[in-house]
Amino acid sequence: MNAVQDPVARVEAAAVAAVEAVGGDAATGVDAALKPSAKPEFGDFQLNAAMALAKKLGRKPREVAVDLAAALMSPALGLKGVIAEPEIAGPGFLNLRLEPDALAIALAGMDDDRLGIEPEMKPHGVTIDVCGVNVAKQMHVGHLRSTVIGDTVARLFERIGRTVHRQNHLGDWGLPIAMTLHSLLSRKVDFATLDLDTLNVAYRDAQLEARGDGRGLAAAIANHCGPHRIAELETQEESAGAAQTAAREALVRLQSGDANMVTAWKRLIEVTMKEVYRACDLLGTKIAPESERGESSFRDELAEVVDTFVRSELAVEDDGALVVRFDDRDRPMLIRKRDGGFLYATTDLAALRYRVQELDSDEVIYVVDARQRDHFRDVFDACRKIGWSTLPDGVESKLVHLGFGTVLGADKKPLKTRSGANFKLMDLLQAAVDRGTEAVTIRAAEPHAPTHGLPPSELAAIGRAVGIAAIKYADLSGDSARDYVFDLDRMIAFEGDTGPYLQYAHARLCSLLEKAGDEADTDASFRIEAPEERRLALLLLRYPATMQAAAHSLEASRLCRFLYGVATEFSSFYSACPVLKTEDSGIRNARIRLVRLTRNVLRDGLGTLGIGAPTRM
RNA sequence: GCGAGUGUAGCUCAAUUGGAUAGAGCACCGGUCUACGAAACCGGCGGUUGAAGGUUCGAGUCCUUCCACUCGCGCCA
Repeated sequence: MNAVQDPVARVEAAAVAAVEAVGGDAATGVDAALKPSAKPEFGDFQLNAAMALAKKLGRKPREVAVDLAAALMSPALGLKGVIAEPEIAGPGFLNLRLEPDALAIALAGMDDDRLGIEPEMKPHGVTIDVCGVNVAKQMHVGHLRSTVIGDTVARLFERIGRTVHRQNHLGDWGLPIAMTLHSLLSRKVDFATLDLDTLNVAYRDAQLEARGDGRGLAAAIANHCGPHRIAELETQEESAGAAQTAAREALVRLQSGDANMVTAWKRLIEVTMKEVYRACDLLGTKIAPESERGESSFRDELAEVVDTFVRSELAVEDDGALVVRFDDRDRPMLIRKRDGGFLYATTDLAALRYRVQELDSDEVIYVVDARQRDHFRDVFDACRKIGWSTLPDGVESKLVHLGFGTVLGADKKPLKTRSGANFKLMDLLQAAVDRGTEAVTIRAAEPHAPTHGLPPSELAAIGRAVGIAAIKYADLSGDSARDYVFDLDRMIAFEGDTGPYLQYAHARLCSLLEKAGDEADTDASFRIEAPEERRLALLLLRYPATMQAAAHSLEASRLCRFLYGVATEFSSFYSACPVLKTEDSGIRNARIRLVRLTRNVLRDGLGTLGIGAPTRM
């Protein structure tokens, strides 16, 4: 978009100039930005600077507003013909309205391949931690969030021209994995026919076996339980100890490269990831084997990481363990256990250094459960203290934990794998696809439906897109930080503020354009006359700014809200303004052009969210 | 105990980061198709923004004190 020609940019620049002219020195720090009007009757944009300026100048807000309006329309700024005479309202709001021609020019300005979004030229990339799966564990609904939100944030950055590295930090190392391996090997399970469900059971059993319930024992004694109960708990403690010893031995064999162990371990990863990629493919996320960089890939760096902290005197011994302390809080971060073993935080430090330095990122984003807030705060602060967050050219990498809320059960308690009532991610996706296919098939049976007569395979593909759209949009459209109660019916609803609603608007747009065919004049000028056209047009103009804001704030929900608005305004336009049935060919062609731009924005926006946009449904 | 997060319509969420009469969807009640696609549109019902103070032209948003719920807090990942 050319800043000289673009009418909105000209008004924005003029607003800044006018505020300076009226305020002089007092203008510094006063927000001269144009805001979209709260209501259509207030105009297109509002300038709220008069109130803030009046306070600093010690004048009446309405008087300042009058001066501001005069300054804005002074011949030097050349806004005559771009906006109508400003109206002053309330305490001193300046309501601005674009002239129809200016609006048409602004629309034409964004009607290009990039839809007005200029690529950001930055020398470094962005790394996004996504997915968060653990080897030998089934993906459950909690993984939906990290996978879908992470992938969409990645798409947002890609859309504004950034290089993005998706990183899947698999939990593929450590005691739990060794325990599972030991459990499988000792039961002589056939690794060739292994599936994830069997693996998951083995993982859970190994965990249960090894969990010593010391607290249970203490409580039993404190509560004067009978000797039988205490003996039972003591036995449990002992066998848990035995299981842990066995697991430790298994881990040692794995670490030392024991061929059988390594083969079995690789098979474990293979079986797990096959399922993970099935889910990722169905979800349409760009998460592939090249994103895989599990905890195990950093295992040889851990000793050196700890060493570096010790040498820099950032890590000190405490009760046998090595800890990093922070000035502003009591809680230290453990990076090495008393027995010499490393911890979660140690691996994360190694991974973070890799992501900033090797992947060359000026921003590293962790899309991980919000409950790990404190952990990431520690890791990030430690990373900054030791200087790993600074790039060779001196740029400080931004480290962000995009913590998403917990998925709760009907009892408002977090869904736990062990609760049994937990929903496997694949079951959820399948339910959505089934419902989508059912809805599409029913509609296709009606003779008038554009999908009537399509082969079942095509209807199934559309149904899949609809069902997945519902799931993804439901997860993306809210504030990601908030917990939500899992509700299958709500997640796969197709009406109202949902993914399929957006798809439906898109399909109607496509249908109009297909029917318009060759008769449409692609170079027709925009003509914005009806109120419905005006509302749609003004909203479309905000697409580039919305995209930038969504990417920079890591809020996919902003893009969702915007696209929902576009779909809604289009639907109103569609029922109020005939397009193909309009006699006047000038108006018809202008409307077709508006339809095309709307279709392009919706298609591009849905693509950025990672939601499919079928041309018929 | 310490730290963090969240409280908005019956339910699920907004509110352009301090702006105009707090808006949408679902649900409920009405009205629109022999069709530029009714997965839609138009209208109605629904609010002491957890509570009380404070800051100012102006507060859901900022400050203080409470209340409720959730999460985290040294050798798991």
